[in-house]
Amino acid sequence: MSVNFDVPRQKRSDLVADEIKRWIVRERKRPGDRLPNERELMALFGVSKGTMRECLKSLEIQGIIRISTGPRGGPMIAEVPYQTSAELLGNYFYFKHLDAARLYQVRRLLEPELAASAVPHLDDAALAKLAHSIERCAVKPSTPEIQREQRIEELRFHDLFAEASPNPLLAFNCKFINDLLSRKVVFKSMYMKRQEDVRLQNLAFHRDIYEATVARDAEAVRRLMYEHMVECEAHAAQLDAIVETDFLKL
Amino acid sequence: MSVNFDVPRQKRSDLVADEIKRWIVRERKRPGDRLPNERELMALFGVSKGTMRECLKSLEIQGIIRISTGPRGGPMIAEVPYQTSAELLGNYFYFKHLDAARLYQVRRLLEPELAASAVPHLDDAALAKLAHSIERCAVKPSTPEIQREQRIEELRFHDLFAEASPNPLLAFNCKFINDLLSRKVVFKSMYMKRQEDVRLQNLAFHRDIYEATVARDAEAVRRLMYEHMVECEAHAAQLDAIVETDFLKL
DNA sequence: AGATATTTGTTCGTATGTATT
DNA sequence: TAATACATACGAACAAATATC
Repeated sequence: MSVNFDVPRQKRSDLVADEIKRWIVRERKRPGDRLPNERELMALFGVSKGTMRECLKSLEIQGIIRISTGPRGGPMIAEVPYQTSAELLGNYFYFKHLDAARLYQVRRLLEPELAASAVPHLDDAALAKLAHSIERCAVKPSTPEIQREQRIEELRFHDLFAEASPNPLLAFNCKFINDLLSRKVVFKSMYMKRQEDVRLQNLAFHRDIYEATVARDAEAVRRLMYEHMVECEAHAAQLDAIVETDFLKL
Repeated sequence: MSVNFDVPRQKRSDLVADEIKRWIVRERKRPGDRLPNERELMALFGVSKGTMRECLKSLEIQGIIRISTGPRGGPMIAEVPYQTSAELLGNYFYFKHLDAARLYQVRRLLEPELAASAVPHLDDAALAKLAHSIERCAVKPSTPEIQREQRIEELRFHDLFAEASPNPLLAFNCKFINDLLSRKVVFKSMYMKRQEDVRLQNLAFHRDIYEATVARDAEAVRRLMYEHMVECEAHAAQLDAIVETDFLKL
């Protein structure tokens, strides 16, 4: 467990961080396993405190470790949280033009597959959450604030399928798109009146999708979700022109 | 441009990093614009050198800034490179089970759309690269090493469509899947003989797709790419069972 | 090509904050 | 409460890299 510093083309802290990553892979470390503490790591890699701190900072930002203070503290292997990865990926799109039309170009392809694949895996608790989500969107909103919350709740309905999906790549992509859309919705609701007919249309689709899910009819869910996406895409264009993209983390 | 340290629930370096991100958004900073140098930032935020270095390290890992030494050096706003985001997202999937079947579940949905949407945007240079890629896969491989290179080149063929796509989200997803697949291919080629008929089948599809692209027939490209994916998916199962997922960066 | 100024990169020593026992 | 084991933060000095003259 030592690093060759003879040709330090990269920074020391980066070399050490890569070495620790390889160590995690090699030793088959799992989330919850602990790394040696700062002082021991300094000795192991022969670097100073400042360098090791930069190195640990790097791993922490990547979400690979979490650091806590106090006895039994120190760096610990972590499973990268969805939120962390979503924020990091959000940075990539900051300088790109990602309008609602392009989001929906991907979303309408993935959501039907996601929903269909999740159908066999939604347990009673998840079904109850779906029903609850529908309920919250079933009442006519009395304030703009409630309107906004309902719109977020509609996206949350879709997230529930993602969380039940057996395919982590499919799930991540759909949740990420929902995150981007939800930020657009938040901004939009500050400027535009929500059309009541859009709410009712979404509500009807969500109810149909829920019924087909309870019946475990995956193909019906796929078809309904596809129709739902086509309708959403139609009035998604209004989402843009107002909002700028922004860093996810705020 | 100052931070409230009274209730330091987060670490100072994280607070300062978030503040700098907000500053970048607020001031509409673009890639290439420069941040104040280390010394000035220390003074601006009233933190020590070590803390500011951790903060800059964080932004550098996220890909938001690049730092260089020497006169006219210092931290500079950067457009997050694809490679950086792909590595960071790769970390997310390290502890998840992402087999070839699940990769293809997404890939077969996205690649036809990607290719069709890229057709109008492929210029002569890109078409030449497509032709060149096909050529390199057209000869019977004489060594396992060449076999491996051909397989990577096949994935490169698809990347060329991604690079021409007007949809950055679609493009990122497809390239990322190709990256994950290419690592599986590398490992696989160490253990299994490549079937010659798979090479010939891929070659035939790539030629047809190329012809349809030259003819600017987006719908034909979409259909051919879909058939291509269905065939690939059929013999993709062999890819797994051997390779473990790994951190992307190595 | 070489010297120099500028800027980051690294180290050490020390002090403080925080959570566990 | 006190002792302990950690991370967190500061400051000064020195090393290394690089653009410019």
